[in-house]
Parts: sequence; C-alpha cells; structure tokens
Amino acid sequence: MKNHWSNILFYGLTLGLLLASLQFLQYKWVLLKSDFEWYGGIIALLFTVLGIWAGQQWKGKKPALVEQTAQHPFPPRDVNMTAIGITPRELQVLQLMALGHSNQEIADLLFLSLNTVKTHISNLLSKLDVERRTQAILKAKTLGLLPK
Amino acid sequence: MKNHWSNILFYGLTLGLLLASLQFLQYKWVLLKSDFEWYGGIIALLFTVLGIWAGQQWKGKKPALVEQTAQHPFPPRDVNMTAIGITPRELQVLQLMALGHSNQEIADLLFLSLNTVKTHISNLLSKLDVERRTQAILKAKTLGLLPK
DNA sequence: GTAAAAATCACCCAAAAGGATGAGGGTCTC
DNA sequence: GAGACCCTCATCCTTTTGGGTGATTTTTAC
Repeated sequence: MKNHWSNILFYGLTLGLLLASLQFLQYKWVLLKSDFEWYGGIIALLFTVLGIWAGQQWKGKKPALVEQTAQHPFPPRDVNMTAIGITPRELQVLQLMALGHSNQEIADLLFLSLNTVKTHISNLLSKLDVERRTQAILKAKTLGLLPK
Repeated sequence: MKNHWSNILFYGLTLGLLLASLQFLQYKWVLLKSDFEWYGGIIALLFTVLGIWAGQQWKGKKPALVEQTAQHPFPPRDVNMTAIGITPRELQVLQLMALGHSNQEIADLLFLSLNTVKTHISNLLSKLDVERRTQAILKAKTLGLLPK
C-alpha cells in the first residue's frame, strides 16, 4: 500500500508541473485565443498520453516490486530462530502451516487446542512482521527458516 | 483484434465529443479567459482520467502476461493450464495469491471487485482440488504453474 | 451469427483466520 | 524467590476465506 502513495504523489507532482508549464506557455509562447480548440486538443492529447502512461506505471509497477523481494537469490541461511526470536514450538507450527494445514489440523497433529495454535501463529505473524499466513511462509523461506 | 478497434473508435469519438463540448462551453457557458489555467486544469484532469481508463482498457491484458514470462524464462504455462483448465485470469489471480496478497489486495491490483476475485479463487481451488489457498500455492508449484 | 467459454459481479451463508488481552503453569537463571 | 521465557488455553471480536448459486456481459471459436 505504500507504493500507491508514492505513485500518486509522483503523478500529482508531474501534473502540477505540467499545469504550471501550461500556464507559462500561455503567457509566453502562444496566445492564439482564436485557436482555443487547438489548445484544448493539445492539452487533451498530452494528458491522455500521460494518463495512459500513468495508468501503465501504476498498474505495472506493483507486482514487479513484490517479485523482487519474493525471489531473494541469496537467502541468509543462518539468520535462524534466535535472530527473530522464534521459539521451537512456533517453528513447528510454522512448518505445518507451510505444508498447507489448517489451524485445526495443526492442533490435531500436535495434540494442542485450536486456541493454542492460533496463539502461536499470531505470535509468528507479528514476529515475522506479516499479516497473513501465506506471507509468513514466504518470509520464513527467504529467512531460511523453511526449506524452499 | 476486434475489440481494439472498437475501443479506439470509441475513444476517438469520446475525445471528439469532449472537444466539441469544450468548444461549446467556451462560447456559451464560461468565458473566464482569466481563469484559463482552471480551464486547462479541468481538461487535463478529465483527459488524464480518460487516458488512464483508455490505457487500462486498451492494454490492460497484456502487461501481466508479459511480466510473467519476463520473470520466469520457462514456465510450462500453456501445457499445464490447459491440462487442468486454468484460465489466464485465474492464473493471474493465482500468482498474486502466491505472493501473499489478500483477496481485497488482488481485487485492487487487478481493478476487480472482491466478489470476482473470490469467484476466481473458488474456481482455482476446485480445479486444483484443494481447500485452502496455501495448498493451492503448493500444488500450483508442483504442477509448474508457479515458479518455485 | 450462434454457441461456448471466460470474465465479471452479486447475494447468501458458514467456517477459518487473525488481533487483543488475560491467565495459569512450567523451566531456567541470577 | 523473582524475573524472564515458554507453553498452554481461554474469551471476545473482527476480518478473511471458502462454498454455493445465479446473472450479465465480453470474448472467443466455429
């Protein structure tokens, strides 16, 4: 969600700049008031192109950035449990989670209550600084906590 | 290729119409020559939005597929896709899902409604014969639908 | 042009997941 | 024996997912 804002900001600035130059042009270069339509057309065309470009940028940039973090060529393998403070039990839960098990399944496999599993996972998520289990699995792999 | 042309045509017509109304407005409603900047700003904004929309319409489908092939040299995409019957759009959703995005995020990224994303994912789950998205990601990787 | 497939969106419902907080018991160390 | 962890479980509440169904539009294929 951070990129949204930077993109919007960037686009806003560009727009502002163009508007400024527009104003400038009006008083300096062209004063064809009779050819108002021409002027409008040029503006329209220009900003249409800009809009298309911005749209592409906006839509195209996000996945690329995510990919980049997702495919980490050299994962720091020994940034282990202790570095982030993940406990053995949490790691165990994490492993089962990565295998696609539901919380209930994990609870059954480890002879735990569902609530306990949820607590572990909740702690895991905050320790890995993510919000969803899918992200947790990804991050754990890049951190070397899980085999890829 | 048929839609491209219809889109272009439609866009051209819209542009023409807007230019016409622009001209009309100039002679009828607003004659604020001093507020030229305002006028230009409105045009710019309007056509920017239009441009973004047009860009999305026009080129909306391609970038995603291009990104994907660029990111991964040899994804046996077509083979496996057709084998299980996964559509391009579903694959796209699957990819974002594998990056840890929530349904809402995917909806925002693809400019879709949440319901649509849910439909795609629901179809994905049944096609992959799994019950959870974590399992779907795993299975998609073993099937070569996603890079490992 | 028609038929099939794909894409879009809606509504309903149930289950799962996630966030916050508290609490009891166990172990270990200083 | 106090403090620091860890493990366990609970409760309450919100959000997210998943399942099912139906409908409309768009695209593709023949």
